[in-house]
Amino acid sequence: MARMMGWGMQDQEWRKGPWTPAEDDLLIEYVRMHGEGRWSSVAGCSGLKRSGKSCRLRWVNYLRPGLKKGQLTPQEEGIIIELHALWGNKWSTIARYLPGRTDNEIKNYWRTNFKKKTTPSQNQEKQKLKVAFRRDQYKQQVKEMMNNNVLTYIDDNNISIGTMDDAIAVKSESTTSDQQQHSQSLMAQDVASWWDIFEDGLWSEFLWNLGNDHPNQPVMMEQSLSSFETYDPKQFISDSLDRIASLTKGK
DNA sequence: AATTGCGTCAACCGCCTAATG
DNA sequence: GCATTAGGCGGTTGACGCAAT
Repeated sequence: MARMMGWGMQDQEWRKGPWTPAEDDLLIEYVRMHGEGRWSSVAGCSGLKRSGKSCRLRWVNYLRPGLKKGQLTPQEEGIIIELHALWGNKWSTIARYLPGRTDNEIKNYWRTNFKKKTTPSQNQEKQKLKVAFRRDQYKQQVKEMMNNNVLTYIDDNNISIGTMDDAIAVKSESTTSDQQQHSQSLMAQDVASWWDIFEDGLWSEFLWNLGNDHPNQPVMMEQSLSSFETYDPKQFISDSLDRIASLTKGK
């Protein structure tokens, strides 16, 4: 029985299932001509027999430029786990702090790694072990980066490699709030690692002191409670950059 | 070689909210 | 204020590939 799907066409007329390369080409061409948005008009303009919802999802999760392919890096995993401890299943919110990664990807990562027949406390232990292992791996890489005083950062929408001073300069020169947010969120991946080393796990401890009663809620040490209540991720990243900059002065 | 079990991930579904008329 | 539409979000499904048996 046909029913309206909310995006302007009866569901029996839409194609479903995996996208073909030809369909991808049509969608890419549509976005090139008309820009993102107005997904419900894709079918009319391009001849694609896909719902607006399907088109949007395909674009956002697979075709959109700038998407990263391949396995998540240790620092991305760390950010996901730490932010999940703060916000729970707010996948799209978490994804904003991982440029090039989609909410769907993050959701899949979480389900794959941490949602399998384990009790909350087992789950918590598993998270800790996994992150500890990956961090040990990554610390070695970061130490090498530190020896060269090198990190990655956003420079005029390009990913660049340079010194901490370069990154700080780019951050302060970013003109729009979008640019600043983008720059900061990417640098957050480095910050997470740098912070770990410089502060000997203060940030991680703050987030990873999870409780058994409420496994998704961080349990704050008394002295951390006030800072948690006023926690702002953007501010945290900005402050961290400033702090790291001061720590690396004269290095 | 065939079957089974399992992990991964693209895609779908239903619900919600904001915008618009 | 209400109905409709577009877009976004989180939960779930199912096809596929690979490893184990």
